[in-house]
Parts: sequence; C-alpha cells; structure tokens
Amino acid sequence: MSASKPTIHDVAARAGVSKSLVSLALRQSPKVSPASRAAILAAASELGYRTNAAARSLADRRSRTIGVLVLDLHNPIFAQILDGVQTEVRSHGYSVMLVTGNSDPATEQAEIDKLLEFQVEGLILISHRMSDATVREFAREVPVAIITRQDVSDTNIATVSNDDIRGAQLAVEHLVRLGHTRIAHISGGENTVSADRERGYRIAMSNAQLDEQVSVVAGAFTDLGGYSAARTALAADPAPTALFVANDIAAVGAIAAIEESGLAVPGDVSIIGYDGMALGALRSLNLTTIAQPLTEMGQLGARALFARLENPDEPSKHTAMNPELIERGTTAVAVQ
Amino acid sequence: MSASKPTIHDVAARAGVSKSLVSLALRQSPKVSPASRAAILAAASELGYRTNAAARSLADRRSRTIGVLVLDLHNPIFAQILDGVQTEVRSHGYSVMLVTGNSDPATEQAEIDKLLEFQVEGLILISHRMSDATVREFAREVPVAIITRQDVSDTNIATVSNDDIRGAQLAVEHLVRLGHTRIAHISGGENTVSADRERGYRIAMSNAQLDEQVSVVAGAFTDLGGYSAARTALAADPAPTALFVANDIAAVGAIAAIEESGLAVPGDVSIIGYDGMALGALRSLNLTTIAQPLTEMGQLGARALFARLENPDEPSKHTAMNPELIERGTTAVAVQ
DNA sequence: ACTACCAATTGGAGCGTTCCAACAGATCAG
DNA sequence: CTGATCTGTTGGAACGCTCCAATTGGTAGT
Repeated sequence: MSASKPTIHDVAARAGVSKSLVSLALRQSPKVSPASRAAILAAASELGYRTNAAARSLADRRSRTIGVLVLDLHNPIFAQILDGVQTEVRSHGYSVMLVTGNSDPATEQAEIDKLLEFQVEGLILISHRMSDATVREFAREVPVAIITRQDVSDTNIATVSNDDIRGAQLAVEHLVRLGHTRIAHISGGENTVSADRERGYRIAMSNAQLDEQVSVVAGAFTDLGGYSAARTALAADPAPTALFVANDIAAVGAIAAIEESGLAVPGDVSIIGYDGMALGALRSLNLTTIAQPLTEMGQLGARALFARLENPDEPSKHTAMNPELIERGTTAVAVQ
Repeated sequence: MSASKPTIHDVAARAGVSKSLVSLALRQSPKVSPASRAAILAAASELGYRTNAAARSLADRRSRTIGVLVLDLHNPIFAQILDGVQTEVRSHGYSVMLVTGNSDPATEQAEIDKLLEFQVEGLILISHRMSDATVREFAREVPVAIITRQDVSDTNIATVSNDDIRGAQLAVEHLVRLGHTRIAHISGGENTVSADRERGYRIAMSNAQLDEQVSVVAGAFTDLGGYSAARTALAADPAPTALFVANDIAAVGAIAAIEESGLAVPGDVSIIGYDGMALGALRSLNLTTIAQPLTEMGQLGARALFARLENPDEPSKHTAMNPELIERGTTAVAVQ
C-alpha cells in the first residue's frame, strides 16, 4: 500500500520474479516463459504500473522522442504541416514533444534548450525566427530538419521548402495575365521567407516591365498584419488594383480591409495569398493562392530526419517542393 | 574530446571540484563560493554542458512539467486557449508538454499515457473525446484541469467552461429578436459540448413557441462539417432563414455552402456561430457569434491546476464563464 | 552417465542527477 | 589556547530503469 507510484520492483515482488524479468516481459522479450509473462502482466495491471520514461531514457541513453518547434499555432497551416510530421514520427515508434516560441527568437531558443535537456534525439523546426548561428549550434547536438525554409546549409540540417521566389513570381504573373499593372505587395515582416517572396515579387514586376509600379508595404504573417498593411496600401493614389499578400492568413485580413473601405474583391481589387491553407478553399473565403503541399512537407521533413538518425554518415539534403497557383475567386480581370 | 555528451562529472573534473558542488552551483545555491561558481560556470560553458532532464527528474522525483492535450490544432480557438495556458504555466516555472489526439479517443488516451510516463505533474485537457471513466482514471494519478467542459466531477479534476446551454439560448434569442422563425441548428457531432448547445437551442425554440420549427442537422466542429450540414439544411422546404451553427469554424463552412447555393448572408440567411474565434472578427468574415473568453479560460484552467498542486487538500472546483453575444455582420432582420 | 547445450532467470553495475551526512578550515568567544 | 560555530566542500546512496555476465534446470546426444 505504498503511497507513491509502483515501480518495477513492486511488480516483481507481486509476481514473484526478479525485476530483470519484469523489465524483459514489459518490453515483449521472447525469452520470457508464457507463465511468467502472464503473472507479470497481471501484477502490473493490478498495481497500475506505468514505466517511468525518465528512468528508462536514462538507462537506455535514448529517449525515442523528437522535439518539434512550431512558429505559430494561430496560423492553421502549421496544423497541416504538423499532421504530416506526427504521422511520420509515430510510424517510427517515436513520440513528438511539441513547443511554440510565439514567433519570438528568445522564447524559441529557450524552448529548444528545454527540448534538448529532455534528450530529444532530433529536432524539427516548422518555421522559426532564430539566427542561423543558433540553429547550427543546435545541429551540433542533434540532427535537425527545417520545414518551410532552406537558408541554413549544414550536413546535420535537412531542409524542406518550396521555392518562395518562384512562387511569388507565379502570383504576380497571374495578376499580370489578368491585366493588372498597379500590383502592390504586402510583405510578411522581417524574416527570410518573407524576404524571398518579396524578392520574387520584384523580379516578376521587373520581368513584366512594371518596375515603376513596384510598391511594398510592410506587413506581418498574421490576419491583423495583413489588415493594417492593406489599409496603408489602399491609401495610395492611385490605389493598387491588385494585392499580392505574403501569406494566406494575412490575405484574409487584407480582404477585410478592402471590403471595409467600400471596395469589392475581386471587383475593385484582386487579392492573391500564399500557402494554400485549407480554410482558404472554402467558398466563403475562396482565396486565390500559391499553394505548398503542406502535409507532405511535414512528412518529408520528418522522414529526412529519420534518414539521418538511422544513417548518420549520409549528409542531410534539401528537398524542394513546387509551389502551385490555385485560382479561386479573389482574383479577376482588371477593370480600369 | 569525449564523443558523447558532457556530464556533471566532466564539468567537475574540468573545474577541479566535486560533482556535488557543480550540482549546487548550477542550481544557484548561495553556499558556493564566488570563485568556485565562476570556475564551474566557465567549465560548463566551455564543454557545452546541458543538464540531463531525465536524470534530474529521476533524482528529484518531479519533472516540473505539465502535460497538455489539445483536441484539434486545426481550429484556431485552441491556440487562443493555449496562449493563456502557456503564460500561466511558464509563470510557475513549469514546462508544457503538448500533444494532440486528433479528436480520436484512442489516440488521445495513448498520448496521455505517454505524458504520464514522462512523469508530468498535472494534466490540462483542452477539450477531449475520452470517456469520463478514462479521465477519472487519469485523475487518480495526477491533478487534472479540463477546459471547455464541465461534465466530469471529481475532487482531482478542475473544470473551466462557459454555460453552453445558456450561450445557445442567447444565440437563438438573438435570431428570434430579428424576426426569424425558421431557425435550424447545425450540431457539432457526438460530444457533450455539442449536446449542450443543441439542448440550449431546443429550450430557446420552445420558449419562443417555435417547437414546430425545430430542425437539427448533424454536423461536426470543422469547416467541412459545417459546409455539408448547411447544404442539407438548405435543401429543406421551406428552407430556414437562419442557422445557429455549433461553432465558428463550422459556421465559416456553412457560409460557404449558403453562398455557393446562390443565397446571400445575411440577406437571405442569417448565420450565428459559437466560440468567438479571433478570425471571425475580421470584416471578411464578420461573423456574429457567442463568444467565450478563450485565453482567460486557458489561464484560469492552468491556475486551478497549480492551486491543487500547491495545496492538495483543497478539492478542485468548477469555474463558470459567461458566454456573450457578439453581434456582427452575418445576422440581420428576417425578410421572409 | 557425462558433457554440451539451451531456455529461463537472476543479481549487480551503471545511466546522470540530487540529497544528505560528514568533514576540513577559518573565525570567534571565553 | 580550546571548543563551538560557520562556510564551503565532499563522497556515497538513491532515484527506476536496462544491460550483461552468470546461474539454474532441463533436455539431448553419445
């Protein structure tokens, strides 16, 4: 009637065997006789025994756990990526330890430090805001996979991303094809993904001889960020007839700003986002966007991590995905 | 140049002191001389030492970690609740270990089992699909806080929720006030929250002498669930002029279905959701809803857990929040 | 009947920490 | 100068598990 949790010793005593045999039985070793196995399992369940992961991971010197950092749980695209990650990690018999840094580098770093203290065997960063140096530092301790970015290159860091520059060009080319010239860009703030998308915008504008029309308003990867930036963008004279917004969730905010100012989407202003979030497919939003295969990217990222875990000699590589235009209802032929 | 991770012994050797003193210094004990402390800290950082959480939690017999289960990361309201939970948990010096069960009871249970193996000191369930018996079983091992539900009662289970029956009534009363009579309800599937909201709907309809008009279509707490159910609801003859949808994300799906069938919101059909998700406030959705104070509920749930952790004698209690009507653009006077 | 082998089982060491009782050396009161 | 007190430091035990080498009983082969 011990007050605290039963241990392997308690189970052993109750089943009338040694602790070693209990350990073997609990881990399905074939060298335990059926009789002992039955007695041990019975004793364990009677006592409500639960193995202590801390002790196990200490003795084992491995945790069978992967640490996952997600940039921002408010944006549903990360849930889509996570779906792929979880599926893959579980299929390898590992657990996921999930943390967020709320888009703040210092918090992210602190959370990763904790993950490493917990002895995670690998790290998956689903977008992040830390410096390359910091990430590389972590990569010296465990294999790392980065999903959504490709800027860090290191033998111990695998990356999976789409080509944001190319994707942004697809977005602008689509608008140009519809006859738009005053195409403004709402950026996603100070981060590499945003920088690439802006770069693609500039390249495509230049290719279309629209250099004079280039107009970038600083926004953020959030609904409110897109909302405020769109207000600013619309205040220009002449106002843009199309907006390429750095990501879908910000595009939703931008639509709100446009409708609020009495204009129609896409009648007066066309909007195209980026990411391909599931919600955007619904008719109430019906958002034209550049889609990335989010769930697949999660899966591939996890898979790359395990490849390295299972074969530490092979260096990590970059996996490039193709961004794809999904034409829906928020873009239309320019009126003007 | 040891291949594996440095331990406290390595640090001790390098600093020329005992492992015990290293342990003390690393935990900011005041009884370490400044000289030793400096030497130890230097040695630790030179070696890239990181304390092993498994060993610490084993020796300490406490993990300083709270396990959090989230129903579904795809619905952004859970991110809002999580914000409150994280803030509170961190302020107590604890870490959060986050898992999802993808709305599946078996997966949820397996994930919680893992959390308990990791020796989490408490459990926060942000909505879940497990049976009362299962949850009560967990509550025998550690204190539990349930956010968003109030159905389980147990001295070791704290609950924080709004009154869903009352909230649903507010929704229906709002529609009735606008002159609607053919008010259909799109439910959220087989779970207690959904059941309560449906119950509130029925009560309010009855109070308004609209018993004959009661019409419930089985949906789900997802955008697609709301979409399909709304299609079914609209097929009725006569079609409803207003829909009370079980939650916001499903309401977004319902709006899509309505617009797709050539009807306008709120011109032809009014829509009211439930939850108060942040996204609904944006003008592009502008969703009328019954709001719950999500972040605050997260915070209060975590706080209730710590109250019990710090004072195990005091039984856990239920905290009731008030649901509140937020009138936005998806409801309007009935035209008939 | 004896060795050889195999299957099942066991105690002990070790994983990296924390806690505790013990200890050395300095400081101080009488 | 002696004992008491305090400050800083130490080795060993313990946490709950896994791994390993060793041990016990059979069973089979000759």
